[in-house]
Amino acid sequence: MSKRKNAEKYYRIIKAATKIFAKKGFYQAKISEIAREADVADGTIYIYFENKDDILICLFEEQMKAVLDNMVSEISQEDDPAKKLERFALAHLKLIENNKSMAEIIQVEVRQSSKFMKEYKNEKFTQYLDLIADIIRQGQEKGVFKKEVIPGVAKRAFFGALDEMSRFWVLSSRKHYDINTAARQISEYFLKGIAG
Amino acid sequence: MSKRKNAEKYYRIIKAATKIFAKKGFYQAKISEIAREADVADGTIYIYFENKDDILICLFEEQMKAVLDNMVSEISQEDDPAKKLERFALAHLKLIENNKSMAEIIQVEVRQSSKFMKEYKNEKFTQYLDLIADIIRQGQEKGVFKKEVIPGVAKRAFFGALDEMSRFWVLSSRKHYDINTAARQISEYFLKGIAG
DNA sequence: CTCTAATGAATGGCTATTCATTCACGGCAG
DNA sequence: CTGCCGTGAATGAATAGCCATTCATTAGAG
Repeated sequence: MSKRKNAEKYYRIIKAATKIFAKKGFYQAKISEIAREADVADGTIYIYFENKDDILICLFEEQMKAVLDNMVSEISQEDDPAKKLERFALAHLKLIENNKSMAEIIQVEVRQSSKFMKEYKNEKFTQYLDLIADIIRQGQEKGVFKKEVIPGVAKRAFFGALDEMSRFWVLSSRKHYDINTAARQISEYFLKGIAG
Repeated sequence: MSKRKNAEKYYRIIKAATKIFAKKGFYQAKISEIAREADVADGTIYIYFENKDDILICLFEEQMKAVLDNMVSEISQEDDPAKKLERFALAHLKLIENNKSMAEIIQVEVRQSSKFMKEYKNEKFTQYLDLIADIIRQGQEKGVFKKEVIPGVAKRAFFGALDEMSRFWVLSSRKHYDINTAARQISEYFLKGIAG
């Protein structure tokens, strides 16, 4: 409802919050700072959001919607499950690279216990992980992936590998490995293994 | 210095803080709660620790020291690099299982931006990751792992896979997969790949 | 007695949130 | 055309509650 007021301002606040949360962390970020960054009054924020937590939740939902759509369209461009995984890896890392602030928030803040990931059931994130599980199941049906692989475990292993790589990028200022190299390495390990 | 006062009390506070931080999260946890849990007065905590942040740092350092030692001894019991990795995976997941509270703090709190992982250079964690890199290098020297694998990327991929699996366990109450199965699956993917 | 550890009530600083007030705009009557 | 309202958005100073940290005081060991 309140969101209807002025969409431009709503997004301006989201954008400002993304920046401040990423820089200071959720609890260190002051509403007044976000307000200043968004160039609105402190009170204005409460016209668009219920409270500080709500800003974080909206911000996350808003971004995940875009991320999810983007990834769906990315992987639909490949037919081969192995290729799909490789593309997932590359797209994921690129996304992180192009949205450092957002990535930092997801990496660090949204994993904050109580409010997020625990009482707040994170459906969008689950859906994102399930894109991987689906690819794996397809591969198994086509007979190109081992049947003993458990999609529920493998999806986490694959995502975790990518995620740890991005944490490294996000938290350390300089980037040590080329994004294409990293994506190829990771999907290669996952598909063929490091032994041989 | 202050730690010399009464080691038993020091550890009692660490233990209490571990429990409270895990339950409420760092910022939500009150000193008075930790004090109550440790059965000391609020002020007593400031005899043993500089401030709230210091509790978290000490707690982390203290635990990582133990974790690191334990893992070193675990992997030294195998000779084959592939077996070492498998043992790493199992030991890591077991550790998480046996120290849910600690795991939760590492998972969620220690990744908090500013104070931790950024200005506080986390040496112990780096060393932990480097155990994996060393195993991989050994394997490459022995000719059992592919030479094109980049240890710096692979260590993160492997750790990330395990870590995501534990996040799942830590954050969801019920555990879906057996720990041995998960450890075997993950090291299997990493060594042989899912394709085939 | 002395000296140190322990206590916990009081302090002080901080900031999320509120709300009385201002402002801007568009419709409407005269 | 003009001036007057009514409405709801925006403002930001003031509030209110929280909680880390301090420190004057007490307790206890030797």
